[in-house]
Amino acid sequence: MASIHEEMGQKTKAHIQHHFIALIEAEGFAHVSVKKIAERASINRGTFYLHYADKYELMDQLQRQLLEELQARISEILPKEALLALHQQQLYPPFVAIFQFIGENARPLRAILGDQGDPSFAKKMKRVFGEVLLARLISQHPAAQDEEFRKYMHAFLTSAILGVIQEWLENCEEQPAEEMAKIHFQILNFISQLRTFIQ
Amino acid sequence: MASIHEEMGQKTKAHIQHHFIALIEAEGFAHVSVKKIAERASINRGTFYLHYADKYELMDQLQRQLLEELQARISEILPKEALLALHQQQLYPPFVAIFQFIGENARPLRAILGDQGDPSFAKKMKRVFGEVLLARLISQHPAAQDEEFRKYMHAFLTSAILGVIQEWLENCEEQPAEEMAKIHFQILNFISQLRTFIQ
DNA sequence: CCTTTTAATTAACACGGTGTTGAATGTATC
DNA sequence: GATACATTCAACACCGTGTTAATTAAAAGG
Repeated sequence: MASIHEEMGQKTKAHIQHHFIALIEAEGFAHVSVKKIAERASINRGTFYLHYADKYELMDQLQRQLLEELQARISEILPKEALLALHQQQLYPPFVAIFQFIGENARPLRAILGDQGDPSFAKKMKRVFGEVLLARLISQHPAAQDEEFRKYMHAFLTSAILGVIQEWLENCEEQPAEEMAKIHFQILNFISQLRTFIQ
Repeated sequence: MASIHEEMGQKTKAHIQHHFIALIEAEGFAHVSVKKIAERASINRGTFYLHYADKYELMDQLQRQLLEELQARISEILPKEALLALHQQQLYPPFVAIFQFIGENARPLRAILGDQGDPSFAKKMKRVFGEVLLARLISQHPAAQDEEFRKYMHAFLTSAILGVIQEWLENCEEQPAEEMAKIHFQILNFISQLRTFIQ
């Protein structure tokens, strides 16, 4: 059977990924080299090339894993129930679950989304937010019929959500996921009161 | 006089910067090498090192120029007048001027803020937005007394603004700067009506 | 226990980019 | 023409890359 060998290979891959993340945290993705990864993971440099073509393919697989799991959790959200919870100022469990997932994967996410990470990943996360969540919400609003306007509205909200997550990731895990979900609700309430404040 | 020589040096530097931007657009910052820059700019590789320590220093100076000019234009904004204009649904000239500047420097900004750019630049731009503009606006609101909350509110809004700009930069200059400023106002109005829509 | 299969190691290779050097060449100023 | 500076050029040692071939290690099945 080949399954055992596959498991061995997977173990090595997980080992490589772990030290890869540590290296990005320490020096940034740009300055990570295959040589450094091999040294840090105590494997031969040749072994790395047995699993990945280069550091970019490694980064790609890492991102895929995170995005797939995130997408699965976002799919749990039902727009109507989410709006109801927001209106009633209650915490919506699938919403909290997303922050929990982000918290559990804080290290790799911080490394990839951070200052020395991969700029293309931010856009990929925005796309996940957008496709599953906002597209259904915004499109219902009468003012969002204008194609042009909706595009920028979309960019505004997805960027805002990601921005809050990035801020949370940087200040480490001082706040638990539930706290974070609450803050997100508060922000939405604050925003909707802005007009009242201005007048 | 050394001034002429300085001008010569500046001319070469501008020449290098120009082709550097073109290279980022074509291959992304990570894949840009000093050798490629020299070849593309038709200068000797040694000449590059006469002006910059490496490609990172070149990127740094480019970013500094853009951020300084942006900061100067943002400083022109008077919070009270801006809020008044927003309330009266009028275009606020200093606001339009910012979008004009961004439009004029679309190529370098797109290259640096884009998928293959420098992830740290996004944060630098958010800081410029935040320090000059939002800090004064948000801090006036009673709900923003909580330090923790204000931090995330800050992240939410600066990220949202930058997100709209990034979206604009990608879809090239189909929309003029004034159009863009209008759309931004529309978004703020839309946001403030969200609560009404939800209820 | 021995054979087969696959994973991992090792050393060597050519290649290409880096950053620095010293000497030479151009070029504008005084 | 002498001076000061920008630029060129060739050469240097260094380092990371991606690939190769030969070797060792480890687990699986007969």
